[in-house]
Amino acid sequence: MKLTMEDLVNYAKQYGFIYQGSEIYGGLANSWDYGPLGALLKQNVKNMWWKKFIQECPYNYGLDSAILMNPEVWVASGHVASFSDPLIDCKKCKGRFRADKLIEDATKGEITGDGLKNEELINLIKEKNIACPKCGSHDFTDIRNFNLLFETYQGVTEDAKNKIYLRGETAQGIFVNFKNVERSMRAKVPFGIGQYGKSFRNEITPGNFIFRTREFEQMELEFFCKPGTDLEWFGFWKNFCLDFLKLLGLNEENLRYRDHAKEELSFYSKATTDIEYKFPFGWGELWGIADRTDYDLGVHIKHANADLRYLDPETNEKYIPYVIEPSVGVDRLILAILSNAYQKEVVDDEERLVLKIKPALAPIKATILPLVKKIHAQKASDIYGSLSKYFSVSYDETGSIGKRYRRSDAVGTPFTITIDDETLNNGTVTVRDRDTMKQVALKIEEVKDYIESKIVL
RNA sequence: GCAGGUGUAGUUUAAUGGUAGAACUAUAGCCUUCCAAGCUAUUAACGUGGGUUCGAUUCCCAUCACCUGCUCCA
Repeated sequence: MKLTMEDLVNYAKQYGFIYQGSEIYGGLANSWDYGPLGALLKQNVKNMWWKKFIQECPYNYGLDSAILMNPEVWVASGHVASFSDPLIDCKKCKGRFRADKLIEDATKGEITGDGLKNEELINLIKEKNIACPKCGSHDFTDIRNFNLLFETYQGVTEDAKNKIYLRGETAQGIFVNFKNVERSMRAKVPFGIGQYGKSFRNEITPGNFIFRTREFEQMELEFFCKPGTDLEWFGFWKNFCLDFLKLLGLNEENLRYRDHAKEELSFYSKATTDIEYKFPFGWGELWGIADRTDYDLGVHIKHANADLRYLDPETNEKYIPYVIEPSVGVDRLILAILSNAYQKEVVDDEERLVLKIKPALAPIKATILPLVKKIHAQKASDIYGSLSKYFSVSYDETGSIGKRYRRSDAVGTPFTITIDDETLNNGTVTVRDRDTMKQVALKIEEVKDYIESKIVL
């Protein structure tokens, strides 16, 4: 069976993981909402990242910075400048060009489009009878300015002076707090600051379900180290991230590194490696690990006129730390986890839909099943009450016991707890494992520890 | 943004210029003491807006959304 994106979209909808955004209004392009189970899964993924990258990692600190920032941040970072290109399309061959470059190239540099308004650029193209370099036609669209950043306004009036941006990455919130964290946590380089949160990018072409959306969630670590040690740390984090993905249960054969070639590198980056995952639609970037050198702190030092240099306490030397940035999108990680875990198994000639997800990530850890509703429901609901204090459990008394097993398999619940006469007589329940389908009899009071021991990663 | 395709219950689908039939799912009841059993009942759909027409889910136009490809992704 080949899993398609359509299967995945339907599955996610049917079982309460992901719904189309604003669905009853006909939707909003590329917006998706996480349903009850999706929200739990997402929480688990983020918690796991936090646990491995912050809690268990002695170098790193957590942060939760604001989405709205002083717009100068984005001027300094280069986001405002690098994405105000005037773009123009050829209607014939669909080629896309920067209007100013088009004029420059066509006139062999005689006329530069720099600083001209869009109307002036359009007029020049008409005046000079500039043709499409690809197909030679003269049929262009209007010029559109393309900026990746979402704009909004702070304050009640839509005054241009109050124009601010929704953050295009969480990283800048970390850079502007570099000194704060260093001081208040008495942090010594090398150290990292990590956070997860929403970011917004006005992508030209989003798509592939939740793989690329305009609103998305990132988990980013900015790791500050001494210049010269950066490549070492770059390698360290590359391995660390890959190990993390394996720990989450992603199949190794669906993962690969892809190093960026020199000419592909961003202007600020010395080296970049993507960890790619083989999605149902093909290989796609999951995690970007970049050596950003001293670019980010450097531009903020200049632009904000703030001294963000680090004073090495041992050598008394001041330097701008280099930054290694492993940055991963939560939503595409969830897409990878779902497509990795979605399986149809044949058991005794019956097809079983089972989400083979790590118990630590499973939205629901256990579901409580009274074998016969009339007889066992009360006891079952007592057990539900006591276990729900510790982890998320669900309760299902509808339909045959087999049907209820299948329902819980389909959403990846690792354990089912069945309450029967034995439970009433001697206090034991049957705990059944999703993957092995093996059953064990446990005392009620042992169940919590048993499950907790299996959901730690 | 471009090109092509698709759009009927939650899902998969049938038929039709006279407002839709099913399967699975779901819910309730009967039955049932451990892997989608059975019986009964019930909820539930023509993406949206125009046009043509006496009448449109069906034909036409627009729009929205999704899929595939291209383009794009500091």
